[in-house]
Amino acid sequence: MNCFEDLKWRGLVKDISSPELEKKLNEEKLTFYIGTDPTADSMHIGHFSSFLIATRLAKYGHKPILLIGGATGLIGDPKPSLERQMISKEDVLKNVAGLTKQAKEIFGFEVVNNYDWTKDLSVLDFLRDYGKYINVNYMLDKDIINRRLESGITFCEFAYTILQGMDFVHLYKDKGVTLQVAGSDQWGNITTGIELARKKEDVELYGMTMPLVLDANGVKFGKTEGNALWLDKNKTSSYEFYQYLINTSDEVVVDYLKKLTFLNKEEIEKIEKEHKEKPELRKAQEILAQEIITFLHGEEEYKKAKTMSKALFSEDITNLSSEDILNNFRDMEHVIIEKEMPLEDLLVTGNICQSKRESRELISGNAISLNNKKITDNMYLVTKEGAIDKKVYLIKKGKKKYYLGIFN
RNA sequence: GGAGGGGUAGCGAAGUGGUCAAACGCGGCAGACUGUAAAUCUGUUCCUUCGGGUUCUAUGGUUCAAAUCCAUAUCCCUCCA
Repeated sequence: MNCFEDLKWRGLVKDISSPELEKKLNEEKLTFYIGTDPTADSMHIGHFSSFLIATRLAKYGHKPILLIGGATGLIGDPKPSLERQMISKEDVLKNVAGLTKQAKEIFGFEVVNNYDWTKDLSVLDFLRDYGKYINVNYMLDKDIINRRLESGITFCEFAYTILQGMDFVHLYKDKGVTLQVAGSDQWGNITTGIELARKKEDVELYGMTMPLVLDANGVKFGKTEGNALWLDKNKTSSYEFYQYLINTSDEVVVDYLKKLTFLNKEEIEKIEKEHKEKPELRKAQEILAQEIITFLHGEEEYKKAKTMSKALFSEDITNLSSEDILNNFRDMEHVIIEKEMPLEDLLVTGNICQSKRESRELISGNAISLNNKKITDNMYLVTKEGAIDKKVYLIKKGKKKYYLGIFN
């Protein structure tokens, strides 16, 4: 299987700017870039799913450059319905540093920052050197802008696409970049760059987008319980990652294996077959978790996450000593219990619940267990005596969320 | 600059003086079922010392009573210049 066929088979090709790209990907070694704006100080799993294509292309001999948008992040690309809240310059700087470090660690590619070539550009030069090449009518036709005409869009965000187009042209001149890859929502910005390059440099650049990775309900991959899954393992533990992945629904797990792992066609088809026969074993989900966590955090972390999950979900934890628990579940969110108190208060102090009302709702609704025992009395006193080795409580909220309560 | 229309909970959206802590939908959380799945069904979704307290862009005002009426500010949309 050649490069393009491989990408196609995995469902990673949505749009390509020209049919020639297929041949180029198969026969030439291209330098390409993929970018992200620094909206947070760590990448999340959405970045992972799209940046992985860079690693994939690199395996076929193409040269990846990761762009962190220190300049474009100051503007913000138009979201579907709302104007973005601007991020302060200090935050952008901080985020750029975080992402750059992470991108190098996880993906190991060259990282560039578009602030470097944008910061000294004057408004007049911007308008003359770039603005003159792009027709407003052309911009209005772009979906990313068009869908905002109803709700309103400021000039700031309107101009974003040109900034991104400038990056493409700059990287072409500076680094010989001829291809930009991105998620499908970036199509409009990619084509602006291609247009600029054609007009300004008289050269044909290429763009390719991949579909957003969605779950069975059409929700973006990685959206869970309101918290993002961060790639920084200090922000999201390997255990949390494992839990997210092991719960992948049957309908999409094979698709995820294709898109998010480096397993080849034969391997995936074999897993698919087994998975269809015995979905309840969740073998495919297990492999997915293994592949992704190993790639991101390393094998040690994967094993830890797996051991921890196994202990929590398929073994009787009441046999464990407090030491075992503290060792195995070190990454788990925990509450330091300063003094004995009713359960409803503990849940609030530990940030397990937002309010006492919620705390009571959960307790009386059978949703809270202490050391695997359901507690339904709001005023149940959490005492030292009741703790494992007079030290630790394993607090379970709902079916899957665990917290440690540790006596001081 | 002018004319008009708007700003309601995480989001969308009803409500146009008291029966409003605010319908409904989505989302979130939880329960049942299960495979730590999906689908489905059920409950719940401002805070509370359970007396009550604080909400409908903001600040003042009218009224026994305001999300609802008035004034000013502010932000957004549409059209005109």
